[in-house]
Amino acid sequence: MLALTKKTDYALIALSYLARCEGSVISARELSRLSHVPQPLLTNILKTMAQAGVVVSERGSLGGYTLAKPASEISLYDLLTVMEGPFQFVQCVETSNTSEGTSCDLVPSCPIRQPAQRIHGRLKDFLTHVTLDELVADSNEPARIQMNEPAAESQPKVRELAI
Amino acid sequence: MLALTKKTDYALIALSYLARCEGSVISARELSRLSHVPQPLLTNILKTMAQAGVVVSERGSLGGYTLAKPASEISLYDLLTVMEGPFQFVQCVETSNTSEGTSCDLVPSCPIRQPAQRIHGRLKDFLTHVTLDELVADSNEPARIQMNEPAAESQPKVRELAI
DNA sequence: TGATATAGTACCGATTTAGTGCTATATCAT
DNA sequence: ATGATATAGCACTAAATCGGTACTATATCA
Repeated sequence: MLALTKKTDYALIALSYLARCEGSVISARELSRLSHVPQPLLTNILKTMAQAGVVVSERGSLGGYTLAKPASEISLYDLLTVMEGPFQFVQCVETSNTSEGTSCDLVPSCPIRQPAQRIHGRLKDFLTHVTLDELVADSNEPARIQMNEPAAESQPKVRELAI
Repeated sequence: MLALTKKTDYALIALSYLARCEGSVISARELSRLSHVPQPLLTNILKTMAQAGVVVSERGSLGGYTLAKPASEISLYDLLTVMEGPFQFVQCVETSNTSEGTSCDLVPSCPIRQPAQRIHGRLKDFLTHVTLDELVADSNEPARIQMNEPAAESQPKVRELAI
């Protein structure tokens, strides 16, 4: 587990089409046809993303959606929080909403709080640096970030950002 | 979101106590008292972990649980799969169970399949290299893996494994 | 003015999660 | 032996979340 929800998956797919045709307006109907995601569902997803400013919508008979930013500036972290709410790998992270508290009632005695927060932070960094253009690239070369493949240990390769 | 379940959280906490007292046998009752996790629930979690071979159980009036392996060999990835089932960041990963298929019915036309799998793999690597001893260490220095802190860019520091 | 598009919201069935309970069995101490 | 205390293995339930649908309102173009 630890899965993205299907909605987030579908959102990624839709965004990838928009990124592929960056600049042109594509309707929900068309995106549904391309992605094979049921139109009413995809419509809702697009509405959510429009509301959050990930995509820009245009109404009317020639309307549709466009990326609100270049694909390189839309991160998986952004999309995740838009579609699924605040990122919270562990319970005890502050929800940044003032006075929200922490939702985990055993914080005061929790023995793994600090290390858990650190891991949370690393994961957030990772998600922040995965951008839409990496998801559009079909090539085997990741767009910006490079990680070791489990098997291949022979990589004297330059990394732009090693997460 | 993209959160660990509470059960996984609780499992981590319990494991951290076992790691802290590596070698000694601790009962579910005692672990519950230490962690403030309700005993019946923690008991179930421990049973799951025992079944999966993460901890070793001993029955009888002096029974309890011990780590099955050194803390450095128990990864977050292991624990996650034990507590929540197969890791599946995106729908389209093969579930490794032969002939299981892929559970995502729009694979044939999915435009982000390859990149998504790559990200899945990197995340899996990350989780694999986060080990229990890192969660036990209270120090600010992660045990083995080092990632850049978001703000601090000035790190000519040696990394054992940069994920 | 009609066709086509998005906006907003409400709703529901299915699944997952969190947590409890019960019975059986193993071990130790007396 | 036997009682106390421990885990093993189920089965079960309430609550939350997820996936998906539907309906009404509004904007734009031809």
